Amino acid sequence: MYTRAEENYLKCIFHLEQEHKGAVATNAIAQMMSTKASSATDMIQRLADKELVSYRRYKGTTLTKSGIAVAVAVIRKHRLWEVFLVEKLNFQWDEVHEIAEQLEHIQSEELITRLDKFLDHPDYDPHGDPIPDKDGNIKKTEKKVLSEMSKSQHGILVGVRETSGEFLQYLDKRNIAIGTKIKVLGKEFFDGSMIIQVKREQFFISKKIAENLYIQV
Amino acid sequence: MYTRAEENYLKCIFHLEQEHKGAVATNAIAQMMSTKASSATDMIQRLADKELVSYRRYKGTTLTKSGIAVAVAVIRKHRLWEVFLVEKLNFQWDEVHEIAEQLEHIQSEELITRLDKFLDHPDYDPHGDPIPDKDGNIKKTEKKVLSEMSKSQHGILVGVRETSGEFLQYLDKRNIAIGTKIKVLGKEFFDGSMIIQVKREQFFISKKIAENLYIQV
DNA sequence: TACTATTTTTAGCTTAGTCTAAAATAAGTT
DNA sequence: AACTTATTTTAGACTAAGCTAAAAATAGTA
Ligand SMILES: [Mn+2]
Ligand SMILES: [Mn+2]
Ligand SMILES: [Mn+2]
Ligand SMILES: [Mn+2]
Repeated sequence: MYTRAEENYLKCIFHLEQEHKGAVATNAIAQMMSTKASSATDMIQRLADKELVSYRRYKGTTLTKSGIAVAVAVIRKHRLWEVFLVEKLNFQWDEVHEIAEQLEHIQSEELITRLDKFLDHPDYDPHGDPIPDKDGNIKKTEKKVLSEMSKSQHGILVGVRETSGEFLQYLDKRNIAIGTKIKVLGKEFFDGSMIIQVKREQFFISKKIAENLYIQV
Repeated sequence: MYTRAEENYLKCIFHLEQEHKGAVATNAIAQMMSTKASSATDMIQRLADKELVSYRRYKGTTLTKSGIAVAVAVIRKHRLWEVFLVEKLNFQWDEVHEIAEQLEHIQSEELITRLDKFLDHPDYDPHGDPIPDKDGNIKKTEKKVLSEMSKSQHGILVGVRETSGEFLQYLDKRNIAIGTKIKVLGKEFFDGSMIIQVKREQFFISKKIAENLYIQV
């Protein structure tokens, strides 16, 4: 099928396209892939040859139908493996990303079908991200970023934007997890910082933290 | 650490060294790796540079201490994953080899430690092969090849040499599995074929089959 | 508009791993 | 011992994927 590098690039382009809606800049891809723009251009051109992306020099890149299919299949595998690692092997949610990054490239339809069944067809991964189904459909959930909520609004945490270890450990330390109820007690206009209520406790959080928490109201 | 190709070559050399006791011929490696002798030579020389094998031109290859360590670690991972696939995901024993061939290269100490625990520290893989422990020790079991047994001797099947789908399916069809009791009812000197008793049934088997069944008497 | 800065692409080089064809060595046979 | 065959190694070429440095295109600004 496709190489590890091709799969990783396609996944990366998919995520960037979701975020910014529209053609993705070569630099953005290079940055997310931790590589140089020249390397990214090179790979983009190969992906274009294989009709996995459509690409016009200097104008940016978008995934084609088949590019999306590959990307979504990899994302499905990644998230299913993350569920396995947390649910079955008792990893913490901040420890699974690196390993899933490798496992997502294992080639076997049957393996994923059986893994999905073994895990009882989970809908979300440990970070609250939806798991695409076999046909690539992704459940769209209504959610907003905590930083966009206003005083006295409340909701439950349904996902995180960042998945770095540091960020997830920050949340662990404050007992904030997927499913936790969060209420905005105060919001500072100057820097976007907030005071929030989590269970019986109140915390001060910076705008940067608030921007990385997805809330369902 | 090491590349996929390096790991596969080391594993291959390990198996060949076990079988024939002594330096391994370049052609044997090339054949087992399904590649050309020139490619094998190339890789052997790279492995020698890294002191994973000791190699003298035209004389053959043997693993060094550190080469053995790498090979055994990969074999441990391969066999643990095979147990997972059969025990947890309900694969048949003839379906797991290909997938384990990929999974064995996932890099994470912690993952294997936890997988081993999750599987309740199995001693053998689905084909009866021993699983090396964390320190690389392999349990040596007393076993002989069925073809070397004589009339009226009996024992139980503890392993298979071949692990190809065709061979394992042949055994399935005759209800021969790890743990099955087998008795030699007759043996033909001319071609080494045998009549064996398995449960209530008797079978004719060729020498080639008998050579691939390991029996504990 | 013209100049400058940023982004993107091209050109050329590197490494891992493969191949074919040819050369070198070892083994087998009169 | 000399010749023939088989095995192994070398030489040279290829692809995927990366890099640096230079060129080209685009965007921003005076
Ligand atoms: Mn990956
Ligand atoms: Mn995730
Ligand atoms: Mn392998
Ligand atoms: Mn096995």
